[in-house]
This record gives sequence, C-alpha cells and structure tokens, in this order.
Amino acid sequence: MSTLFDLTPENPFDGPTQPKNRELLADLNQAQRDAVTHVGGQLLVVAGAGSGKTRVLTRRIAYLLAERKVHPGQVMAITFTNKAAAEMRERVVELVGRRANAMWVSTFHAMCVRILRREAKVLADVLAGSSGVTSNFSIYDADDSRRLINLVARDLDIDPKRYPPRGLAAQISNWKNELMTPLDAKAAAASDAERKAADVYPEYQRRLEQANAFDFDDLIMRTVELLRASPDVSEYYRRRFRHVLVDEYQDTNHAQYVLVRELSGTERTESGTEPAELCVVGDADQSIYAFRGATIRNIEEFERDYPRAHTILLEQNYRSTQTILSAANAVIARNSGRRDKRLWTDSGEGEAIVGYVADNEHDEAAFVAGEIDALVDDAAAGFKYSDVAVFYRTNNQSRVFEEIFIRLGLPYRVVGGVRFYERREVRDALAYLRVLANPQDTVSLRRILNVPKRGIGDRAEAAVASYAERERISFSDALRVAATSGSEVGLAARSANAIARFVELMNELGKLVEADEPPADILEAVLERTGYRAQLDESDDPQDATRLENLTELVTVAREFGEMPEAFQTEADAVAAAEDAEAAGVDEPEQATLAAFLERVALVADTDSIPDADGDAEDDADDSDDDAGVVTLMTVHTAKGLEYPVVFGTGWEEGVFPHQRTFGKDDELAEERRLAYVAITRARRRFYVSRALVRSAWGQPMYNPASRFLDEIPAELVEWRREEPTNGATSGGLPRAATTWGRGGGFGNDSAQARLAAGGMRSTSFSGWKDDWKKTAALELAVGDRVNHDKYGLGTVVSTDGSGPRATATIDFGTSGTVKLMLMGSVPMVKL
DNA sequence: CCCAGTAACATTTTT
DNA sequence: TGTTACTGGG
Repeated sequence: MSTLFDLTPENPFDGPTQPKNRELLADLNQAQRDAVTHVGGQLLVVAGAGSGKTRVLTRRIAYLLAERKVHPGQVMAITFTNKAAAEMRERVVELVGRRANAMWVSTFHAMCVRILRREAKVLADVLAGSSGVTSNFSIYDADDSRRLINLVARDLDIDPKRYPPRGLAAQISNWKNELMTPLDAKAAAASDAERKAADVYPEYQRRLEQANAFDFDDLIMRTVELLRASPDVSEYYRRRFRHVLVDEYQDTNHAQYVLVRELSGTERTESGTEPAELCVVGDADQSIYAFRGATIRNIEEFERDYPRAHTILLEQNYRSTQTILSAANAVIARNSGRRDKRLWTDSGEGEAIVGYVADNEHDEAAFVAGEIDALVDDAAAGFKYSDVAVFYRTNNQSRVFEEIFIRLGLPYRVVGGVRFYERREVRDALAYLRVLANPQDTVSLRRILNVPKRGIGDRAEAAVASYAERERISFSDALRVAATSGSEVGLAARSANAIARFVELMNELGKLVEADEPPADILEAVLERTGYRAQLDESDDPQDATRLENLTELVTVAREFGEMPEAFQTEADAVAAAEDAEAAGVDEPEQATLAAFLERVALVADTDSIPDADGDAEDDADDSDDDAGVVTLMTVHTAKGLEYPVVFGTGWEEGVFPHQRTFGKDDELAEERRLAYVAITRARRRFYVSRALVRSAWGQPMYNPASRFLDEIPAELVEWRREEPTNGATSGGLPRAATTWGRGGGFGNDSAQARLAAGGMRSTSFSGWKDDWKKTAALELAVGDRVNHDKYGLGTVVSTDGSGPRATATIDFGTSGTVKLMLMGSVPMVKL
C-alpha cells in the first residue's frame, strides 16, 4: 500500500530528481507537460490541491532555461513566502545548474523592496508624497503601522473607543490593496468609521513619508505607482523580464494583480517591447485569504482580462487517497459559482476517514492523542510522529492538545502563535537598529525612546512631538533640539538632560554603523550600552530569562547573517544586490549590511521553520531522543501548502468551524468551506475528523452541533469511531443540554477520556478536575529539585509555574532535553 | 515613573 | 477563561 505513495512521480519532496534536459518532461502527465511547454502570451494553470503545481512551475522555468534558451536574468518568479521562493530557486538550480541563480525569485514584497530601493531617486522625483524617501527606508509591519495610526488618530482627536486603531488600520490597508489614494478613499467612504479612516489616511501617509518608511501595503502600491509614473522605469523592467511566473495566484490582491500586469505588460510598448510571457498558477478553491484582500476575481477573471490567455487544468492528484479526495470534492462542490473541478487519483481508495464525536474538547484531545500513540506504535503502519499533523480553526484550540500531549509525553510542536520577530524584546532591539539605519524612523524611535527607562516620560515625549509638529520637522530633529536647548521645546532641565544623554548614546552607536561594523556587533553594542541586557539580567522574572535567550538568539541570527550572507541570500541575490546598489548609487556597504539585515528580518516570517514530513525542520536543534520527529499542531490557514500522511481535523462544529463570525455571510462561509477543503486535502493517507459536543468558550460551556462541512462529507466515506449518544439529554441539541454535559463532569465510558482514565494512563478525569485535583496528590516541586521521570529519566527542576490543577514545572532532563510538564494528577515521575 | 489592579477583548494572518 | 492594554494610586 505504501509503495503506491512512494512511487508516485509527484511528491516533489520525495527522492532525488535529476533529469537531464531531455527528461524534464519525462515524468509529467499530459496537462503538466502542456503547462511546462506552453509558448507565448498568458498562461493560467488551475492547479488543484496536490496536482503538482510546484513541480510544474519549477519544470517550466527549467525548461525555459534549458530548452528555450532563455537567459536566467530574464526570469522573474513571484511567490508569497520566502520559503516557497527559496525552494523554487533551489529546485531549478538542481535541474539546470547554478546559472539559474541569476533569476529573480522572491516574494512580492521582497521584489518590491528591491525595485524601490533601486529606484529610490526616481521615486522621490516622480511620485507625490515620496520626496522624503531614500533608499535606506524602513519597512513597517502591521504592528508598526498600527502604532503610527494610533498616534495620528490621537492627534486627530478620534475616539479610540468608537474607532479602534486596528479597525482604522484595516480599512486603510484595504484601500491600499485596492490602490486607492487618500482622495479616492475620501470619496468612497460610506460609513462613519470609513470617514474617520479616510481622515487618518492622508496624515498617516504623510507621517510615513516623513519617517522614510513604507508599510507592507505601500511596498506593493508604491511600486505600482512608480511603474505607472515612470515610463523609463517601467520600460526597463519590461525589457529585462521576459518571463513572469506567479505562484499561489489565488492569493493575490488587486494591487498585486496590477503590479503583475504592469510588470509583464498587456501590449507592445512604444519602443517596441512585447508583453512578457506570463504564467500564473493557482487554485480558486484554496483561496483562504480574502479577509486580507486576496480576491478570487484575479483568477476567475484572468481569462477575461487577458482574452488570449490559455488555461490548463491540473486535476490529477498525486498526494491523497481517492477516499480523501472524494470527501474534499464533495465538500467544495457545495460552493456555488466555482469552476467545476474534480480531483482524482489512480493510487486507490485507501482507508476510510475516521470520525469521532467527543464529549468535550478534552475528550477530543484525548482521542487524538490516543490515536497518534496507536498509529506510531503500530510498526506495520510505519508512521512516525512527524507524519502527523493536528489542525484547528483558531489558535486557542491548541491549548488542550498541548496539555494532553505534555501529560502523555507525546512530542509535539505548535506552529504559529506569537512569532519570534513579534516578541517585544526582539522588536525593541530591532527598533534600535532601525533608528540607527534610518534616523527618521519615528515609530521605532519613539518605541525605544524610554526603553529601558531613562527618564524620558510621556510628557517629555509629547512635548518633543508637538514641537516637531509645530516646527514641521521630524521627531528625530526635534529631539536633537531638545537635547541642546530644552527650554525651546518647553522641557524641564531634567528631561532635557535625559534626552541629551539619549541623543549622545545614539550618536555613539551611530559611529559603529558608520564604521561599517557587522550588524551583530552593532546589536551587541546596543544591548550593552543601552542597558537593555543589564535590565533583563537583574530581573528575577522568569519571563525575562526567556527574553534574554531570545535576544541571544537574535544576536546569533545577526552573526550568521554577517558572517555568511549566503545562508540568507543566495549568491545571485548578492550579485544582484551589489549590482542594484551600484545602479542606485548606493556605495555605502555599511548601510547595505545593516539595512540588508533589517530587510531580511522585516520580510521574513518564521513559518519557515515548520517541521516538514521528513522531520528535519531547519532550526530543529532539538533534543529528540529518536528520529521520529514531532507531531505538528497548527491552524488550517498555516497548513496551506503542506501535506502530511496523517491529518487530524479537529473542532468541526458549527460556530467553531465554520466560525461563528461567518454566519449569515455567504462569501465568508464559502471561504470557510475552502478552508475545510484545504484541511482535507493536506492528508496523504489518513484523515480524521472530530468534533466536541461541548466546548468551553470563554469560560462558558457551549453546545455546538456538527459542522455543516461534516455533513457534506458523504457518509459512506466515514467510519465513526464514536457517535453522538442518542439517548438522554443531548439529543435535542438545545443549549440547556450543554449544562448537563458541561457541568455533569460525567462522560460515557466509551469516551477516549474515560479510557484514558481507566486504562491506567497517568491521568485523572478532566472535566471533574476542579473537584478532583485536590484528592489526587499533585507533585509538589521547587526549583532545584531532582526528579526521575519514567520517560525522560533524571532531571532537575528549572522553574515552576502556576498552581493547583495548572501547576507545571520546567525540568531539564539533560540529554533528553528540557521539558515542561503538568504536575496535576499522577505524573509518571517521582521526586528524589 | 512604576506597578498593580482591572476592564475589555477574544478568527484566520504568507509579507 | 486567559490575555493584554490602559488607568490611577503610590
């Protein structure tokens, strides 16, 4: 059975593929081959899940280079993630060799940054509202831009209660995604909230310009504006890139759509440049980012916008069993107005989908954990932990899984949530670097002005801000005035002195930048000289210890970046960057280095570290005792593009998945359904679906009926391991039943939870734990205690957290690693 | 200026 | 229920 999967030519992660040029087409099906070899005009490849879309893209590029003698420098491939870009480049290099490195393969955003930095001079001349922009501009992420919007809204006396900054930010972002200027927005604003946002928008843009900064949306929008405003620039890129390829096309928003159109062109230019060959690959059924501005319209109307476009459908799936595909097909078929597409495979029916109805979320987690245990134990099945993924709709659902996985000692990893570069200490440190690279960066400057505390309080900051406003100078310049003549700005001597010391500090650090010190050294200096590290060192808050570690990690990242840039940017990037810098007249390498590091950090998400099905995650410097890897937990959204032999789809309940918020909104419900489709189609061999009759939502027990998506899976495909009890209180499906189930603490003894409790596993009942935990002797541990754990062996308690049923201890088990364990109930561990 | 208490909030999030 | 952001007292 498993050989069926191993032998499929498709899974691009499997096995070495090194076809010679002639063999670029050998292992492709007809549709794939057509897509690879198609010549001319625009090509739309509608690639169903698992149909080998990445393979088609990479082969097409390889084919262009090897067979059609296209120069690599003429190829631009655009993706959404750095990971996808790196992967694509790597595979093309595997196919045709290193010269492929001369291609531009990058994300939309990275590509735009590259163009904007390169053309900064033109930009300042040509574009209204960009005269303050230089090539060392900062990139503001969502958090930065929200801060700035917050400042602007406050200045405009907008009530943050009625018009929360995040709402304003979202609205402005939407407008930018639609390429709407502040004027357009003003004209279009229909509601009160929109009018407020339209008031904020122009001022926000002004402040961005003043800060020499672009937000994420600007990167795209301003590039479009640049291409439109400057025929020379536009012509340059059109001539240069004769082949434009776009991955995940269904996720493009309007601005990105126009960007691609501007880059590739629709007709011959005056100077005789023909439109580039444009190849876009996507799947409307996997469009799950409409809430961020992605519009299916781009794919659905591709043919209308490009009347001569050719379309190719990839429907043969090389990933999943027919059972899984049939389920996915049946669910997605309920969406109206879609292009009919039915995935199929010749690899056989496979196992039935397994369904489970749990009493509550803890029972559901117990079922999942138990099942994973069984799958991995079953040597004949041959599954490793790393073959398994657990999906949920919202991040907060990960908690129960973590709890039980910890209790049972199942190795796991949660992907998503708070990301490294979003941690406060990391952002603080980076803010220093950004100010050093770009002193006009007001948001970063104000962020670190009094971090660590140095006596520049809110009042002083406000005084400087209003002085800057009054004199129409930047905050940074105002700060310098305040440092020399505090009274001019209206400051007490004490504040002025504090500011003077701060300015002096930044000047000192600035010398390091000018001296072309490597980013890591500058960062070290920042951490030392600002007292940031010292402050954390002195703290006895255990969280601060983690913060220190994160900062050390950041230094390491910077160090690696400085020492071997090839680990971060490819050789071609380096060459092109140098070339670009030269073209732009940027001949200050020290700027380039720090700026390059910051750019990297700004445009990189750390989803890049998702452990893949082979279990060798990039930054998995882990302590795993065996090579079985870890179970991966994540939201369905982050699962897009991935695949696992075994997938657990959890929380398939009305109100959870589909989410409550989407009720009554057809378009959003359709997107939820696509999300369900994505979830199912991630599975290669086994798919599990589960739901809980009762789930605590914000402290209150909620009774949730089965998800409509569950009902849409043909019944004959599902083998129910446990169904909803038909007797008793729950049959009515009324909220009052929730009380019965939620409060009763009882569960049928066929539940996974009950089995777990009865089966001698180290567990007490979950729903009754509030009453029970006191009876069960919880292990009382203190820092420094030595313990012996059945699974991990000898260890030392590093820290403890929580109390009562939530008590946990972080224990260093030496070679077995450091593990966080719950102490409630009978842990398989004794205190020595 | 700092912290602690509390009110308000609670999809999804490639960049 | 758990977290985060703000406010007011010390």
